[in-house]
Amino acid sequence: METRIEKIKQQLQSQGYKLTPQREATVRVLLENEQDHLSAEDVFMLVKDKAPEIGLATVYRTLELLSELHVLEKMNFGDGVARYDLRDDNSRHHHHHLICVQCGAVDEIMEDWLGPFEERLEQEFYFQVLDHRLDFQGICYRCSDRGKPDSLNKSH
Amino acid sequence: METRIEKIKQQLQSQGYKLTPQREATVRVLLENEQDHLSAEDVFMLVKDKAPEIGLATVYRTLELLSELHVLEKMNFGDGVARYDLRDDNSRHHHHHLICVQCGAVDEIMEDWLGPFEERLEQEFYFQVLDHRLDFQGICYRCSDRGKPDSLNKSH
DNA sequence: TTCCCTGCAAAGGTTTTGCAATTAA
DNA sequence: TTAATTGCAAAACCTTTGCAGGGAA
Repeated sequence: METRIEKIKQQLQSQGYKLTPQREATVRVLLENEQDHLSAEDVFMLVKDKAPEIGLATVYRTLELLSELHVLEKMNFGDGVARYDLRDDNSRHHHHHLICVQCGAVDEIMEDWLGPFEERLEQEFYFQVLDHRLDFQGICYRCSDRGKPDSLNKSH
Repeated sequence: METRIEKIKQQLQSQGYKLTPQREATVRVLLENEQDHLSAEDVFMLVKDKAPEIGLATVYRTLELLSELHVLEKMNFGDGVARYDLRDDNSRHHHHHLICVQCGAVDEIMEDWLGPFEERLEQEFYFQVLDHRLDFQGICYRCSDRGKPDSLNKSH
């Protein structure tokens, strides 16, 4: 945790930005809720416990800045608000998502299934892939009363 | 074209809705720009030629209604506006998209690459797949000065 | 000092809603 | 007839921006 904050601090400083108390509080909220795909409003509510004086605009600016630094992934699941996801700094692409249409849960699959297709895209479609996004909508294990599958614990 | 409108008319009527002139004009615009992923504003501009008196709210309401009937797919590519895509009524899932980060073009891949993964999801992740979404971001053939690949003409 | 950063309030852009009038079935 | 539908304007939302004050190097 601390080392991850330290790393983010360095990323900020290397671009001339500062890790202010507000930014640090925001990052901590994101780290503590890493699985959750929080919206800006969600982050704002949570970060107010740590830094009650913070303004919503600051949260938006921080999330925007961290997205530009590729610390975060800004995402849109179609419910009208942007959501943010901490990025594994070693993985080139984002995770795949399992979105439950019943309870709204979003689980992540940490494997990358798309490598072979990206090769095909370059060769057959003349398309140079920089990133991808793969989401599945359906019914999650909670809503069909099955235990948590091992597969979802693999990488976290 | 006419038979597709007739079919949509029947879908509407079976749920107690009417195919008004405004709705028909909107559907025609969507059919004529099937490859284009139009925003509500785009549709509004185009539909005004056919029905100049139409209001933007009516376009929004029509798009929302058609999405509920699964005639359209409401989609969000992250630029702050919803975009709409006619749905093949015989295909269970949406298309895959190639989104160019340079010129903004969105091409479609008509094949479904994900069947084998969906089986894995049900078995290993206890996730019952209803739909999916696969988008690639990168540089399209136009922006890298290559001809249009045959692969993009396959199914249309 | 100097530049970055903040909170607040105002503005921006997209989408939804209330309402009285109109219209398709 | 009558329930659905429309256009307009206002409202609701999420997000961004302008600005004056504050703070770290």
